[in-house]
Amino acid sequence: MSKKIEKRQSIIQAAIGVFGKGNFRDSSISEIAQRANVAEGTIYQYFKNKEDLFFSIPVEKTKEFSRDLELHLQGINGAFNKIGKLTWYYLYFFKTNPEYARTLMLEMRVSKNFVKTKAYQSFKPFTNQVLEIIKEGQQERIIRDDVDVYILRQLILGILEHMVTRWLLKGETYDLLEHCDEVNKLIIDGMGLKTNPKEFK
Amino acid sequence: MSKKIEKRQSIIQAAIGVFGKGNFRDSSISEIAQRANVAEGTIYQYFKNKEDLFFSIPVEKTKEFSRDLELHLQGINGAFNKIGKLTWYYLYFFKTNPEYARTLMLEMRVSKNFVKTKAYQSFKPFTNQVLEIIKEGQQERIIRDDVDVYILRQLILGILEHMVTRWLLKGETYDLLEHCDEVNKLIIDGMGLKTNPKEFK
Amino acid sequence: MSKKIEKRQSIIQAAIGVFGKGNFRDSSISEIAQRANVAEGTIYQYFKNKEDLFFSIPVEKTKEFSRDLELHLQGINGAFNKIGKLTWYYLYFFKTNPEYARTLMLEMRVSKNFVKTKAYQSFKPFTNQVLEIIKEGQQERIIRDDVDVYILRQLILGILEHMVTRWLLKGETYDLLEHCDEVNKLIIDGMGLKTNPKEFK
Amino acid sequence: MSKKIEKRQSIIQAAIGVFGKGNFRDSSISEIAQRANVAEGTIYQYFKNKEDLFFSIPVEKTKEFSRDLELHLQGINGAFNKIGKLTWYYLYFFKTNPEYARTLMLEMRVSKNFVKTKAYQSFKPFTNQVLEIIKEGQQERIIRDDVDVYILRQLILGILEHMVTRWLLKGETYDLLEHCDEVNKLIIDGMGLKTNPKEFK
DNA sequence: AATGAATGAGAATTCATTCAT
DNA sequence: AATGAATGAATTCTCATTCAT
Repeated sequence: MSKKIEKRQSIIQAAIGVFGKGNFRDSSISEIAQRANVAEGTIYQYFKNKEDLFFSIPVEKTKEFSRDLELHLQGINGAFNKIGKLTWYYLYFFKTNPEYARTLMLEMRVSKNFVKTKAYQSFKPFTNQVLEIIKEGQQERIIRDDVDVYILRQLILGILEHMVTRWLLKGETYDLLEHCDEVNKLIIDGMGLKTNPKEFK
Repeated sequence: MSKKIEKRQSIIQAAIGVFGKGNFRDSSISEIAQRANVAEGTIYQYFKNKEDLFFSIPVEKTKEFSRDLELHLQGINGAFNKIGKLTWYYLYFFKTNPEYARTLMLEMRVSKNFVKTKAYQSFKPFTNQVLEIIKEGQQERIIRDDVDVYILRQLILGILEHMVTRWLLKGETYDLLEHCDEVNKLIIDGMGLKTNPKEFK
Repeated sequence: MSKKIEKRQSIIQAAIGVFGKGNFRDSSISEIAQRANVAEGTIYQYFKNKEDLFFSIPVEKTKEFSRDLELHLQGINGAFNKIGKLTWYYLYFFKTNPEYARTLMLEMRVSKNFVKTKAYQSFKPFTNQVLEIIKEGQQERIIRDDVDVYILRQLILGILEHMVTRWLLKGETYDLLEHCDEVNKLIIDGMGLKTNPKEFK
Repeated sequence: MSKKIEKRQSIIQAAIGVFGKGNFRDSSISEIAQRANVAEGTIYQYFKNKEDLFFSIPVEKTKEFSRDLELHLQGINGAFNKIGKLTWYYLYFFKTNPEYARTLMLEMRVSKNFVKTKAYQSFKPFTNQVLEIIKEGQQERIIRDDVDVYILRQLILGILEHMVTRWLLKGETYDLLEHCDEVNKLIIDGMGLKTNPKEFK
């Protein structure tokens, strides 16, 4: 039972390491198998094929992400406080999972038809959660409601994604959390009442 | 003589088309050869290997970009006017070269050790030009000089890059030039005197 | 006890279905296991290996064939009557066991060294029975005795085999029993006294 | 030019040898390459894939068959004489090409959807030729015209196919040409005027 | 200079069989 | 006795690169 789950995890873990080094095509099943200390064939007992393994990574990691995010949000009240925590945790998560960050941001997100994959689908719960927080803020009357909530969500997620991608492209040479506070202020400024934020697209 | 240059060009052109469709590994020399109407072997007379051909693309395209940018900047005075033109031309160029845009932004820029390639080097003249315009603006006393010029340059280039990448990831479904003016204003706001721009990194 | 025999039977049955669909190599143990509702490993408790399972099929089916043939021959007197019944039953059996027919005629019989397998051996009792009937006919003085009995047996079995194979190759698109009577006549003509049959080989 | 044709031939030749030993699945490209003294990759320059190579065999061999049959029929007059020669040549051809015989008769002909392959199509010219000879015989008034010509053709080809298959299944232990004359007589008897041949199906 | 045939290393995937539970 | 997870050998096919013509 749990043996299977453990092995599955170790394959995913190995896959993150290998896919994180290069791109999909240059990453080999044989290397993943070696790292996971299993035979190549074993991988095919857990995943339909290489692509399935690839897109299973975010599915797994997002579970982990959501589980821990939940804990971090415990006891926090107020939409802005929640957004602040969420921003921090988002950056913290990718800072501490740089290989996964590379795989997700530089390879997967960029790949054709990404939106049709199960990986993309697995983000849904998280993005919904963000939506809920925004709506909560609107009810609290601290978040503007003259702008579509989906646009507001895009604002947050777009900035966070951008920060991680930038960090990766710069070779992870600085601390991803360095500008966390400023970014946070930027986001809150943009979403707050009365302000006239420069909308982006 | 010019025959050689022509043939080289047609190989590059074919390569842009092929690399623009998929990623480096999935693009084949044989398809490039077919498109360029040359034999596979011929490609190796003009380029050391597949990678060399790949990274030669920006070298060539950047020449074209710079040449035409030069023309567009002719007769324009004032740093802000120049930046406005530059912004427009940047977006215009990638709008009219979408395959190259994909290759450059989604594959090349994202690839490990990109900064060590000759492709990266080939951008230097252009980025220097941007630097010059900024300095010119500082001498005109319309661009703030309390912020490092390199940071200011990064501001411009970062936004432009981001816009093109976003457009590509959304499947080129809208007009890249749509928000040109707004972006421009955003940039000029950010660089102008007195303002207290939210510094990014 | 009988549980074991039952399980063995269900594996054989599943194997007939699977081998009947494709050829030996393309048929997988895993599919057989699934169909038989047992684990893959279980198959290896009943059969040495895939090949053993394959060649066990005729051994089993021939038992069934012989058992029922026996019943059908009960109370029938005269070699020609017996041959008539036998012809009918042979065709009837394969008509009602088309998957087995395909496996036996198109795969097994055609495979190298088939004559050395236990499958081939399992036919012996049946072919002996045919021989007995022919001898009986000779004693009855209705079957020619100027031709070797083995040749006569080959005449019968060759024609029957040919009919089944032809039927299979034509995609089982007609009724295998359609020409039963004519074939019977043909056989009896060929074996009868005085005639001067075109010997075949 | 002719180098390519030669190499293609040698691959086909090697393939006949290898496929003739076992079945499609058990025959490996690597063994074929070894026998043909080429690299594995080379085979894929001449044939789309393993299946294509497999079904290319009859296409090639049938050319050879037809070419030589033509020569053998030169100067022979009369439908019966032609049929006699054809019968002999058919058996002679497979006697001298036993590996091809095995591949064609025991593997290919028996494979699902064989009739849809290019291999099957390649027989057309030959079977048409047989048809022509039969019609010629009808005009000569020596071949019965109360039976469909297609049935008559099937009679001939069915018997010949059967003889070769039988010979192969018996392990090529006797001379395939041994009974050539008798078979011939059988065929001619069956097709001749006035007789009332036992029609088969 | 141009060609394109030949190469062969490399990768994904399948599956019969084993063996610890 | 039954299981089914793990194995790893084997196989097809691709493609960048070379080199003789």
